[in-house]
Parts: sequence; structure tokens; C-alpha cells
Amino acid sequence: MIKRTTLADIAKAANVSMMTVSRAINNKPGLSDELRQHILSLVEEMGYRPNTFARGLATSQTTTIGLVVPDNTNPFFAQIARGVEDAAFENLYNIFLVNTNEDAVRETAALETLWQKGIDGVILCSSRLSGQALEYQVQRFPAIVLVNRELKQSHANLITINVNDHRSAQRVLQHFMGLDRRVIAYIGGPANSFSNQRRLDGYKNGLRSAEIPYNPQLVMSTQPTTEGGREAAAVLLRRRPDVNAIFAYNDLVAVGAMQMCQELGKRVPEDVAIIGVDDIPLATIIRPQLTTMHVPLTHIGRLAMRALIDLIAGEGSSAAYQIEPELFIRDSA
Amino acid sequence: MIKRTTLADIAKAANVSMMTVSRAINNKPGLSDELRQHILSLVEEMGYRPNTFARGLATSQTTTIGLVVPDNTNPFFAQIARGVEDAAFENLYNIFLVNTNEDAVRETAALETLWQKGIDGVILCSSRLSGQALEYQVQRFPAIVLVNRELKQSHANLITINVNDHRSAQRVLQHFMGLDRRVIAYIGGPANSFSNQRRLDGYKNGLRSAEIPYNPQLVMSTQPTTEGGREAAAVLLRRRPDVNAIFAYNDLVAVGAMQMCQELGKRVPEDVAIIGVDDIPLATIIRPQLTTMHVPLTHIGRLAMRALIDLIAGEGSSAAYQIEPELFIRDSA
DNA sequence: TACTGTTACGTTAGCGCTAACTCAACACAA
DNA sequence: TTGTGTTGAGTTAGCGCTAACGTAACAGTA
Repeated sequence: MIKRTTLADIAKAANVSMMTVSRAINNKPGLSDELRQHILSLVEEMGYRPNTFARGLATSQTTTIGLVVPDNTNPFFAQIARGVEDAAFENLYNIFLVNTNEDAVRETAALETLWQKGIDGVILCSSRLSGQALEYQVQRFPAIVLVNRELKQSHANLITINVNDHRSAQRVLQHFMGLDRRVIAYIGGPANSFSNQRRLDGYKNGLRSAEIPYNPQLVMSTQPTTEGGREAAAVLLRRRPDVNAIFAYNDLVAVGAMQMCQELGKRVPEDVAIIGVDDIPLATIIRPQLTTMHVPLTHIGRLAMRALIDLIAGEGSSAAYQIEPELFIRDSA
Repeated sequence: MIKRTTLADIAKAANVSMMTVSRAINNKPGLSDELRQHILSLVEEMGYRPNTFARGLATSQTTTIGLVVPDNTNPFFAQIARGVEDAAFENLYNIFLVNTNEDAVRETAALETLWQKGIDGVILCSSRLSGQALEYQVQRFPAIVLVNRELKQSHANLITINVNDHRSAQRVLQHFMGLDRRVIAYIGGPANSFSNQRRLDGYKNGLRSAEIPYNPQLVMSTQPTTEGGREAAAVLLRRRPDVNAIFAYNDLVAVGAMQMCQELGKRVPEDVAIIGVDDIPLATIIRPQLTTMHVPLTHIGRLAMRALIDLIAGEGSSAAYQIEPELFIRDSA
């Protein structure tokens, strides 16, 4: 390991005070351009890099944020994380990545250690915390961005980013209507998921607009995985073999449902039309290619990071972004 | 934001010196159990959490490591990252995640900022750095684990973890032989990839054992994506329509190749047998399910993290782990 | 009794940096 | 000449913590 060059080393070499060096490297006024150039060249030459701990201790600012996701393996969060990381890199921020495994206890523990690290802010995705616990976290961190979650009260240091699930579901139903499908099932995600609730509302709403009565038999709840989609579809098709359209919680569920349909002898999209949500890479890999509500995941990640930076800088203000997904019509519906 | 409780606050409340409190919370000897208990209860009560910056500055130890991957969106790295993160969480470590986008310049920049943060160690996956640049990084960090990359010289603070690509390729060829396939193509990854080189060697070796002459016409090089697999397979099948087995660089390439085969009227596995490497989730989602060399990715991640922790603690020593993949026979071969 | 070790603490100093203040030198106006 | 800014530095203090050393009190040994 290399011994680090410190501010003091530079100061000695330049025969000035540490403060002058500090001003030079932080681009602050108070010294002649000539001297600044001289110091900067010494910095370069001696390979000086500021110690982030010392700086953090002195300023109580790190250029570090926390990114909390249920599972970075899930393409949905992987894409968001990538967007966050890209924007962070461009702005010289570093990110702590933590998985919560959809577990509120682990999520709390993660936020605890992040807080100890004194980070500047958090991007919290699909939080499973209760409203109260979330309020606590919001007021303890300097800045926080909530993705896929809302909060009743607004806070000066809080920004939320949500997909317009309600309209998303309505758009899907509208497309099914255009295809003349009337027996439309909804294979939803975990019951405690907020976006699931909103999509279900949108689904009911869409039915109402088309004057189709809502039938609980056509609504399932399952894990947001292909396996979950398979199981739910199996149960659904046994219960209601006349189903001719499925709106799935996400693409993973949609793919699972699609395969189960095919295994049970249904053709997709001829017999059963299927639409997912998210537009993960798998959607275009699978055959037939999946019709889905495209959600700009990387964009959301970048947006979250930029919003957080503004919040940290005190330039942003409380806001609630709504992301409007777009229907990408491919082969499954 | 909440004003933090400091060591001094606790010390004052307990009417002891800060050092005694420090000893109590760090579980070090030098005070009575009674006093320790009293202090710990005060810590609990007053909600004290040590400031990591101050501690880092005083000890030059963070409990933080860097995880550098080409792209966290790639299921291969996502799985590894998940393993790393899980092991880190269990050991109370935090991880900085950085993407390099397969770009050596960005990789260097990433390592630079990580070094500034004074992290305890790095897990560097599929590094694109030159041997020389890598040597430099190895000697600058306290501890480093290289995944999917080797280094000629060994270092006391370095551990490498590699998949046995050579044997992997041989195993694939052996399986093809068992299926009586003799016109075997290799669709490789980027030319500058090390594992690609090793797999190609294994491929050649496997051919030699079977006394099949090596034919460059049957070897392609492409991007490690489904799109890359599609393109390469299209070219390959035009050039050699008699190909009856394809060994793909990874599962993504295998899936792309499989789809192109099907689109060109070849049945998989009857006309063309296909085997990939990695066993990402997609392998069991796609139909026919992909026969592939299973690589225990999450396990590799956990192993990397544990090895790094040992290295940091000074308990580990230079080592080169070889991971032996296993052939998972499914439907594509 | 004097010496030696052990236990249970306290003191000092410093990690590397920056905020906030001080101060000298000079220019310029009244 | 005196007063008033302005510029370009330096000085001081402290962020919160811990390593290393110091020390008082007591027990055990010869």
C-alpha cells in the first residue's frame, strides 16, 4: 500500500500554509492565479488525493449516497441501479448498494448503517416500511428520494418518483378492448405492494369504463417471478378456461403466465392475449415477444440521482414525479 | 436531520472518560463488566451511533469495500454482486458499487475515487486493465480480489477467483461427442476477454482429443449479448450450414444463437445442439430450456467477499481459486 | 517491608481537513 | 494625513474518534 500524500506535504513543498493549498484544490478564492497554478501542478506531481474521511469529518459532507433496493438481481432494480450509478459517476458521487430482500427488518438495518456512514442522501426503492417508519427515516436523512412509494405528508427534503400505475392499467385494458377481449384477468403481485394496489385500481376502473362487471375470480395475487406467473396462470386457467386476456403485474409474471398458457394448449396471442409491465430485456428475448407497458427504468434511476443531488445542494424542493409508461405493442397481444 | 450523539455526550452522562466509553462500545478489555453494561445501556438510551468518519480517520479502517463490475445489469454480474452484498451485510461491511461499462478509462477512474474513499479492499470483476495497470492497482490497495482475471505475479494482498474455462469447454465438447455431433462451432465473446481465450483453448483441446481437426471457419467472435449471438449464428449458418452443435460464450449468446437457428428453420436440439455457459435465470425461462455449464455465481460473490475480509484481517493469504462449473443438461443439447 | 504485576481507568496527542477569524500590504478617496 | 476597502495570505480551533502511554489502587510474593 502506498503512503498517502497529505495537504501538509503539499503545503511544505509549496512553502505556503495548508489553508492556501486547501483553497487551491477546492477552487475557492483567496489566492493569486499564479500561486494556484503552482500548487495544482505540485498536487499533480506529488499525486496528492484528498482524504475523504478527513474532509467528511470537517465538513460533514461525503459525496456518497445510499441506494436501497429489494434485490439488485431483479432486472427492474438492476436497470434503475444502473441509471443511478451512471448519473452518480457523472457527478462524482459514489453509491452504497444495499439489498433488503423485501424484508422490512433488513431494510431498517440497512438504513441504520447507511446513516452511520453519514451519507448525504438515500434513494429508497419499493420500500416495505410502514408509513410511520418511513416518516422517521425521511426526517433523519439530509435528503431522500422514494422510488415506487408515496408518502402522505410532503417534506422539504423528500422527492418521490412513481410510475403512473393507474393509467398504465387503464391503457392495458383499453388495448384489450380494442382486441375485443372481454374476459380479462389480472395476475397481481404481492398484496403488500403499493404499485400492485394501484394497478388493481386501474384494472377495476378500466373494466368499469367498458361496463364489464368486476369479478374477483379473475384476479390473482402471486410472487413477482416467472414461477409465480406460472402457478397463478395454472390456477386461473383451471378456474376460468374462458379467459382470453391476461394483464400481468410485471414482465416476469407475464412470461411465466405465457408459458403456462402454451403448456396448457392455449395459443398466445390467439387464444389468450398477454400484457406485462416494465419492458425488461427479457420481453424482447422471449418468443412471442412480449407486449408490455414500457417503463423507462434507466431514466428513472438517473432522474432519482439528479433529484437527490439537487436536494442535497438545497436547490431541489419537495416534489412528486409521475412517470407515464407507454404501451409497446409486440407479439403477445 | 437529527443532531448526532457523540462519544463525549455519553462520557459526560456516564461521568467517565471518552476512552472508557470507546472501550465499552468496541468490546475491548480494560473496564469492569458492570461499568460496561452501564455505558452500553446509556448508549442505547441516548441513541448513540459512532461516526464512521471520525473512526475512519483515527484508524484508517472503514468497513467498506468497493465492488467494480462492467455492468450490474448483466445477470452474470448481478448475481455475483448479490452474493457479495449478502456476505458483506452479514459481516457488517458496506459496498460501493461502480460500473465500468467495459471501459478501461472508466475503470481506472472508478478505482481512483474508490482509493480516495480509503476503502479496505476491492473486488474487481472482469477487469479490462492491462497487466501493468492491474499490478499498480494491486499494490495500491490494502486488499484485492480479482474475479475472472488472473495475474502472473502473486501478491500477499491478492486473491483471484476464476472459473475453470478450459475444463468447462472440454466438458461441453465431450457432451457433444456423446451426442455424436462432430461439426461443432464456437461462438466466442469479445477477443480481449480472458475467459474467452481460455474457452477457445479448451475448445481446441477438446477437438484434438476427439481427433477432429480445428477449423477457424467454425469459430466466431461477437458481443456477449443475445443480439451478438443472433448475428454470429446467422453468419455462421450461412457459412457452414452443416453445423450441428454450437458452444456459446455465455447463455445470452446461446439464446440468441438458438433463436436464429430456429428462425432459419433449424430445430434445436435435433438439427443443432446448443450449450451455453453461466446458467443465468434466463436459461430455464427460455424454451427449449438451455443446456449450460452451471457456474455458481452467487457462491462466487460470497466467496469473493469472505476472501477479501480474510485478506483485510491479515488472515488470508495469496490464493487462486478455481471454480469448477458443472454441466446442467436440459433441452437444448 | 519492599518489590512486582495486574486491573481499571484517565490523559495526551493526533488522524487530515476546513470554517472562521486575523492580519499585513496596498490602493484610493476625502 | 487619515480613514476605508480589498486582496492574499496565515493562524487557530475543532470535527469525533482511538492508539499509546500514564497512573492509582490493590494483590501477591520473597
